[in-house]
Amino acid sequence: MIKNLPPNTVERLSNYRRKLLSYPYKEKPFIHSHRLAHLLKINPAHVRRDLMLIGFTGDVHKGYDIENLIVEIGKAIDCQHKRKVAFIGIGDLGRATAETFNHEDSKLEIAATFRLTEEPAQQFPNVQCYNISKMKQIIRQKNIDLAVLALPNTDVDEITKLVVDAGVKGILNFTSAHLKVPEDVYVENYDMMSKLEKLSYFTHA
Amino acid sequence: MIKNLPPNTVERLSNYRRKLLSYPYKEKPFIHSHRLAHLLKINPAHVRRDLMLIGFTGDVHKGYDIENLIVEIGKAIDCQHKRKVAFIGIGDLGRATAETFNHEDSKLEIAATFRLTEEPAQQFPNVQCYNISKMKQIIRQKNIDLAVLALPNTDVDEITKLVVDAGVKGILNFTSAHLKVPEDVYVENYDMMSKLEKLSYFTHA
DNA sequence: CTTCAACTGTTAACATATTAACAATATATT
DNA sequence: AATATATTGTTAATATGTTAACAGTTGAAG
Repeated sequence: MIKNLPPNTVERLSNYRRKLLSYPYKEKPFIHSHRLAHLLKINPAHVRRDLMLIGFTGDVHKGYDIENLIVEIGKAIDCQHKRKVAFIGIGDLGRATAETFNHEDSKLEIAATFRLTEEPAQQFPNVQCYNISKMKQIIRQKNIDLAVLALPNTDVDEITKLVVDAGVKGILNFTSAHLKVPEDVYVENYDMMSKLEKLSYFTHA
Repeated sequence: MIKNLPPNTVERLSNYRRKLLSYPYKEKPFIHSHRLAHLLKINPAHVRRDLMLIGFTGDVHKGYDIENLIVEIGKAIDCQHKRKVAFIGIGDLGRATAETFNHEDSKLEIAATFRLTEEPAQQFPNVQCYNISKMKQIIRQKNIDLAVLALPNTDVDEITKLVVDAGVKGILNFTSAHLKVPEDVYVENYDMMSKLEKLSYFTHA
């Protein structure tokens, strides 16, 4: 793991890897910066700069060795051990993102899901769904590191507290609430409504 | 509508408004920058700077007049007319975000949803759900401006083309594909997987 | 064997975003 | 009436992010 990478670089590296994993690199083992950039709709300089930051070098003529690059991105951004993710308030968002979630391609693993409502249900293969009342206990037991919060905006504070107390250090927040967390908990907010209003602003006729 | 606001300012203004709308401003009609900042977990200077950019001024002692501020944010970031949004590939993400979507508080309006699968279904009150085959026609007919793309990653290119050809100018992209769109179409990407990997990186033990 | 072309690695320039700092102001307090 | 206090509006400083530019390199073409 390479320390002090800029946040946006980390995010792009993750994207490079995912894109490359679905690239036919068995037949075409090399890729140029401009080609990868084109696939991701970004600037070629960006690609080169990001790879420079993780010390990965390519061949002046052939470009970057894809299989190697995938490995090196892993060394740069993945933790050694698998990291466990909990989906909290699953049900809707969960299924929508289930295809996206790829165990093989990353060190992330869905370890549990939690339901607010009474009836527990199986939503991912091999992942158990618990009632929210068991959350704190299960998170501790399973050593879960990350949480995806996809709740209605009621009880967010209360649930956040439980999650943080149980030891979760990173939260992906799909609620429109602004979470109260200690300094050392990293929150990534996503509020669809403000993204839409931003879209509206920047596309006005 | 105030031109040339920075993207992040637009997004924050949207957040200020939403937060203020749920604030008891009938009883407490004024708010200080640090109070609003605290509610949103941001820096007070940010609030003041953003409001400066839209020319809104507060009272040195009382702070900002909330009801006024809500109106002025609207003048700064809303279009005059209602903007219509289509959800494409609804079903899962749709319900998860349905509570978030607030017609009253913004100029946005869900005008249609589209299903990839055969059976159409009613998911939002007063919003019809169409089969994807009718998409282009309906988007044109209803003058839809914005689209939320929440599909599995198959057929994304094809569907994007339909959406763009029909005249949509802004796309909120929840797929992990990188959309091929003309210059004048604004795309806002959200890829959960790379956000999670970013979380993982920044919270490593 | 020389020239050409294309790409990488890197730096420098530029753009955007965030935050600290503080003068100006206005109320409350003594 | 003078002082203290707290807040705004604004500027300046800093940090982060993006992109242009180009020297250096290496294979291919003539």
